[in-house]
Amino acid sequence: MSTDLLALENQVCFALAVATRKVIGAYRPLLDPMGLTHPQYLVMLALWQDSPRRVVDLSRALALEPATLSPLLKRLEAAGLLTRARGADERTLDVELTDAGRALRTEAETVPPRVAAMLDMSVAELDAMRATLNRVIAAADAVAA
Amino acid sequence: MSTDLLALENQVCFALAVATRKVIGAYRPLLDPMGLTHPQYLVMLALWQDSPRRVVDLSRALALEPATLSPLLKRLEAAGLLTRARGADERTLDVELTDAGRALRTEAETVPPRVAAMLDMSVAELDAMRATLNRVIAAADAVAA
DNA sequence: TCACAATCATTAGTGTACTAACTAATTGGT
DNA sequence: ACCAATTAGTTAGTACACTAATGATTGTGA
Repeated sequence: MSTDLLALENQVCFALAVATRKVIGAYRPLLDPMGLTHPQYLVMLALWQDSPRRVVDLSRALALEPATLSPLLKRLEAAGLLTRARGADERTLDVELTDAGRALRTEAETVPPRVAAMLDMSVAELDAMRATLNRVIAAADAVAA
Repeated sequence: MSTDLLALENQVCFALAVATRKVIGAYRPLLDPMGLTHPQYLVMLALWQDSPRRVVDLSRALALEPATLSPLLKRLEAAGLLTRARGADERTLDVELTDAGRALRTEAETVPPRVAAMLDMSVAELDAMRATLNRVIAAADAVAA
């Protein structure tokens, strides 16, 4: 018996794409009150870990092209959550949290527990999934390089 | 020691988003010669399984909004891979493969094995990951409903 | 039967996300 | 000191993906 190689339900890429969209969708009601989209939330997570930092640095941390980050950062600046200023090296741009940006962290801390509750999976299961996804990321990176 | 709840590397949503982007990126060199983007490839998979079918039907199968599907289908029609025609029910649109669309399947059959080789994971591991992702999808759906 | 709700697809508007091309600044080799 | 190569960020162009609103058709209940 030949399991259909091209069947939609057999594609890991399809399961990945749908899961990502659904999970991001589940974040929406939590992030909307904070005035953030999911990619913007990830940028804020990166900055709460380390601020100020340069655009290239954020690009590497978030695995996003600088071209994607540029308009994203402008929106967050317009929202008053961060500032963008040229560094000592005039080529670089220092991205730094404002007081409002730092303050938002308190609200954000309630997000991960609520999401974990929604997904209805144990911490161990979530860790295992993250590990698998990181393996996939590494493998896909190896191909690209 | 408190593991940082808001650390980027601890977020499942981040691992999911990056893995999806990287995997789709890995498909690019395989799909480019076929003239397809990854979302277009998924639409073709759905149609190879069942054609003709209506837009709502595709929407449900692909977990995409009709509003997303509409322009996507127009591009595939412009590429000569499918036709769009009103059905017996004048509200619905029947999407049907052309000969060129059906012919493309042969080329597509070489894609999944090459991707599997890139990811460097066993069939059992890929199956397990798909199962986990489907659980996540179901959980996220349950919240939305 | 006939107003009214439900269904199907599209359009408009916003926000990613990519590649390719560009500008500006710095660095390194000669 | 100068020019080529490199580095950093932005802009332009294409393609998703979502919500909300619209238009057109069909189904339904008093």
